[in-house]
Amino acid sequence: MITVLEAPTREEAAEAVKSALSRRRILVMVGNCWVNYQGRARSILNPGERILIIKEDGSVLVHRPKGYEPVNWQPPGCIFHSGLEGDVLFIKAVRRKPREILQVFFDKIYFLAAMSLADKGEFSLHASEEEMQKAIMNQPSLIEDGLRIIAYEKKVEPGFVDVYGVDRDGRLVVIEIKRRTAGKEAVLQLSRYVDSLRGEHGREVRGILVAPKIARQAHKTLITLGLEFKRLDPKRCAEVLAKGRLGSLEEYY
Amino acid sequence: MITVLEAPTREEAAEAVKSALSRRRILVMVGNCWVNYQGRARSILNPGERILIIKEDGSVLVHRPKGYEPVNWQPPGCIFHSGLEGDVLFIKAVRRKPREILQVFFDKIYFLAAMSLADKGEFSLHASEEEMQKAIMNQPSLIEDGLRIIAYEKKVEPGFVDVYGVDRDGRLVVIEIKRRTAGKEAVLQLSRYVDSLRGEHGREVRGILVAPKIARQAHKTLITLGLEFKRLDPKRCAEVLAKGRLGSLEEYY
DNA sequence: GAGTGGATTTCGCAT
DNA sequence: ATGCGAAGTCCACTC
Repeated sequence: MITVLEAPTREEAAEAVKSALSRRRILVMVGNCWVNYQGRARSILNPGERILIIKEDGSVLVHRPKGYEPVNWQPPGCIFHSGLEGDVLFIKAVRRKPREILQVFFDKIYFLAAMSLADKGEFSLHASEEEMQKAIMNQPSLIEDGLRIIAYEKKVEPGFVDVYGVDRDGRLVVIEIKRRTAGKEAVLQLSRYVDSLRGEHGREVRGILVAPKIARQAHKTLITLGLEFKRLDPKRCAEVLAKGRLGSLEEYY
Repeated sequence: MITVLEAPTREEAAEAVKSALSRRRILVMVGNCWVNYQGRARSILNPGERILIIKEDGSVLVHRPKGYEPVNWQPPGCIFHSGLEGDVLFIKAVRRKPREILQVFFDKIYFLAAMSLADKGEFSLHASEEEMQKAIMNQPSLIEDGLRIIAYEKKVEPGFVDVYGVDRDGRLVVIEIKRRTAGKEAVLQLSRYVDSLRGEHGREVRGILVAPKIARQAHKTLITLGLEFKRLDPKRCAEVLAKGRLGSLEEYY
């Protein structure tokens, strides 16, 4: 299932690379290389020891010995060319739309592995903004008592409002949700929505920013603009959802 | 320099992992695993065959056979615990601030490599937004004839203006630069800057959005708000800079 | 340390 | 296909 070559010659490596790419196997390679990229931007990476990964879907990663992010990459869907050019093994990954070219050149290959991996395991992620929205729909009292939800993702002029409702006194309420510290941007976005709805309805509209935290300066702006902030943790929302019998937004209607 | 184990036993693998982590070597591992993450959010990844990479700086990547992005990860600076728990090899990566825990469990290890890589190669990236700004400073006629640049990144109320100048008729000009298709967000940002400066100076202010392209709806908003759009490619800017003798913004003043 | 904006962002969803 | 906003975004830089 896995073919491993330790310290292969360039010829052996070239052969293994060609074979792996044509059979759409995953390729992991370690060696001394340099990299050129040209597309939306351009970059040059001078020689050094790195890890190259090419996946079966045609995505490419070049990883340096440090850092979470690849130094160079190519998203899925690349077409590959490879071979020997003198003493150098080159791999060229071409992407259409946008047109981008990544070229990797190896002069030393310490190690090469080609493999097919079977991965059907489900992945589930919790505590996203969508989950916060669901929780509020499910239990509007998370924001305040007497709040009734009218719509979610309502279209208003500048874009979409996360949640839209009426408070106990019959005033319109616009809710903007952020799953982490809300900044200036979120405040201004909410402000736009509120302004737009005020113009549209001509009656009082409250804007509530819902987030686990708000930046100090953003809070000042918020107050100036006559908006409100309601603290709410994604974790708390996850708990509400876990206890509620309502699983999805779709079921709500 | 590289230690490779093909199809090691769990005991051998556990030993190699412990050794690699303690000696801060890079670890590349392929096998059947499942993953839990808990921190800013929570996630569960059910069993499947994946590639695990742990770098010398304590960053972690779990890659599925497809996709450019890791399914789970941990940024640099993690502290590790590993060992055998029954028939399972576990690796636990803990990050402080924010507190996050990633746990990977292997029941089959197909392959394991531990290594130290030397990488001093310089990385250079071209055609960023900053380069577009430089090009405009260098050659304001890229925007329009008669434009004089007064300042860049001038502080105005909502934030920073990219470039700030005076046109041939003496009107203030605010320029917002985007290196790719400008969206609604860029238009609104520019609008805020223009409004702010109008209030401050009380005289006519032009707002120009500079980008290779503008979204259709964003363009409508732009027109409504009385702003302007000027098409400009990052590539074109790169050419201008290549020909110009001006290397950096600092030299401009 | 918090706040702000960019990214070769990528990704997914809705138009 | 295009547009738009979220992301466990990460990262770098400023205040």
